[in-house]
Amino acid sequence: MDLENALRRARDEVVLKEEERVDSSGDEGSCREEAASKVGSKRAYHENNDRKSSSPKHGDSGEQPVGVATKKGRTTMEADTKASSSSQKEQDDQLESARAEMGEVREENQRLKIYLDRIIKDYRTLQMQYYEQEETKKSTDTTDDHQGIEEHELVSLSLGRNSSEPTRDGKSKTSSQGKNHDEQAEESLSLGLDCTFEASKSDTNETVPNPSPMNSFDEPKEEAGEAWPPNKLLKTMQGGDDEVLQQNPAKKARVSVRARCDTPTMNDGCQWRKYGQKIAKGNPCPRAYYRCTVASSCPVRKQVQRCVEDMSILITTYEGTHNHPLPISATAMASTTSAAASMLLSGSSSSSRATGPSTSSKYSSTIAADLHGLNYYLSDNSKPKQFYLHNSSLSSSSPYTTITLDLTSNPSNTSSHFNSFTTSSYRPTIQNFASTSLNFGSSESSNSVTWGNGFLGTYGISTSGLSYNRNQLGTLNIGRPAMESSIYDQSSYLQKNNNPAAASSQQSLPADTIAAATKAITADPSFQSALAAALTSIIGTGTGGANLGIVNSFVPKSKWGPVTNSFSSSSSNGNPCATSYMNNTTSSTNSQSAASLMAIFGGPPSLPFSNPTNASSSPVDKKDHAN
DNA sequence: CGGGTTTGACCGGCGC
DNA sequence: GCGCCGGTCAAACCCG
Repeated sequence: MDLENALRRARDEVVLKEEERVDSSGDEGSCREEAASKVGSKRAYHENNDRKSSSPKHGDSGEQPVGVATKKGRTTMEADTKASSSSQKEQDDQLESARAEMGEVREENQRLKIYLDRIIKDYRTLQMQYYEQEETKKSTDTTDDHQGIEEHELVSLSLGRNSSEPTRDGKSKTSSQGKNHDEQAEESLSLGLDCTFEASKSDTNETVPNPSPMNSFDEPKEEAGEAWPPNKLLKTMQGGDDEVLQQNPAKKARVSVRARCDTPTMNDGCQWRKYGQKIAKGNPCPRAYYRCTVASSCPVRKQVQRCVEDMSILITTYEGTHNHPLPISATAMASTTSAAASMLLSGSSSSSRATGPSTSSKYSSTIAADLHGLNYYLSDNSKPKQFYLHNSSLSSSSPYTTITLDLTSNPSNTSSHFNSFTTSSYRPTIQNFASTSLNFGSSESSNSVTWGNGFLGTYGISTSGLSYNRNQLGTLNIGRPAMESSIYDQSSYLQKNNNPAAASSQQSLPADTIAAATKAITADPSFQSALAAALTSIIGTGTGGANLGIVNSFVPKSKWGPVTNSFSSSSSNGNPCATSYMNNTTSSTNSQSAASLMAIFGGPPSLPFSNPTNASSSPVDKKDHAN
């Protein structure tokens, strides 16, 4: 229910902001009443406000003007005592103007209230839909070995928050603190990467049956095992389960994330166990193989490798679909990749293969994402903006369809598209700073809106000519304070990346934008997924430590760090891709990028797992000390 | 001692 | 068929 809390806070802020404006326009007495009722219900405020506007002299009759009384207030008082005709008119004019102003403010407030209520309503609707789908799934699903964990996994899809406490008292914020792991699991989400990839992808069948990311929530189990692991592995992993394996492993989706990261891996919130490491051809940096260990049978793998061209760039490739609930902290990445992958599928089904020299894979479509958010571009024919896997982590004969989310801002490989965005027609949005804003925008949209402190990056999906164009979205930037890493009080990263842009003022949301976004979100499940990820990042953590407890509550009480260290061994072996190397070379030069990245993907100074306990025991720290 | 990591061996696919 | 290569396994090792 953090979304509701956040929205409520936003609404309250709007209300308070309006109060301030009204305050400045005079009417001291009513202002006092408002101040008294500020903490109370919003309705009380509006009653006061209505009273003010309907009888602006109400406060004058009973209240003496204080020294700081405004000009209007004084003139009103004077109007009551002295009555020269000229001053009377002037006062009347002022009164009228004051009334008009208050009326406008009131209207604006009502509008904002309506918008926020609408958002909340939509959120609840989505939540209900998710519940229903979960119920349906549970009724049809066969039992799996994570039943215990998933027993209470019903959680808001949209925002990755436990919806068991929909009250407005905000208790849910801290209710999860100190819970044990099972209880934490109740607040988990089940998100996947692949959506319907396996089912939809085949060499012979190009039709992609509606790659809805919701499927990643709906059918995590069935598809998951088919996604990636070879049959052999699956047999061992699933034991006696004679589940029919997918015969056609042809085209599977991979989501490759390029991100600046000075730590061995990005913290995506999941638990990973390293099961192998290889020196891949063409890259001196070892490629590490990780397996998701949140659930023993989870088929999700990830590969982590440094970019050969820029050691500060970490390339993480995800494959498979989680068949278990995910910690909230992991939903951001999971849903992001899910959305990206589903876009990939949409694109690959409707457009040609990659048009550029992306990976050498003949199947590769390249989707790039901008740093400071996730600006996905599908490498559509008409939009040659794309970013490439510089490190060919994929075999030339790879049957994988790969999406590349390029979260780097390295001009050498991204043509500084972050900056290009600020000036291009893609999004004329103010993007002074990297943050984890959400930007769902069509390429031609110009009605971007900033909701935040102005230090916005983008977390968006540019739908250049592909599947999302149909949504005709406006651009919605939902910003948040950029400095999540400020809570990593035990992380050296903090000092390196401490960012002053942490104020969390919130501004109003224009109606059309919200309406458009809401419409799009409800219309397209992929957006729901991506939005869930973004909002989880934004709202779930945007208020600084307010929600930290929830996030931290998801940290398993095991010794699991956010992610395991894959390059430490390389470090000890003198590999130039070692962690120590990265620390020395990148942390200071990419602080902003890294900060925003970490904010999005929860890098090792990552929010979700940065509680002191984990920080001190995390493998990263361990390795850092070792180094 | 349990769990995670390391690392050489192994396997399978692919190209020549 | 052979070699290359990516991916995985699993015993040894490490660490708290």
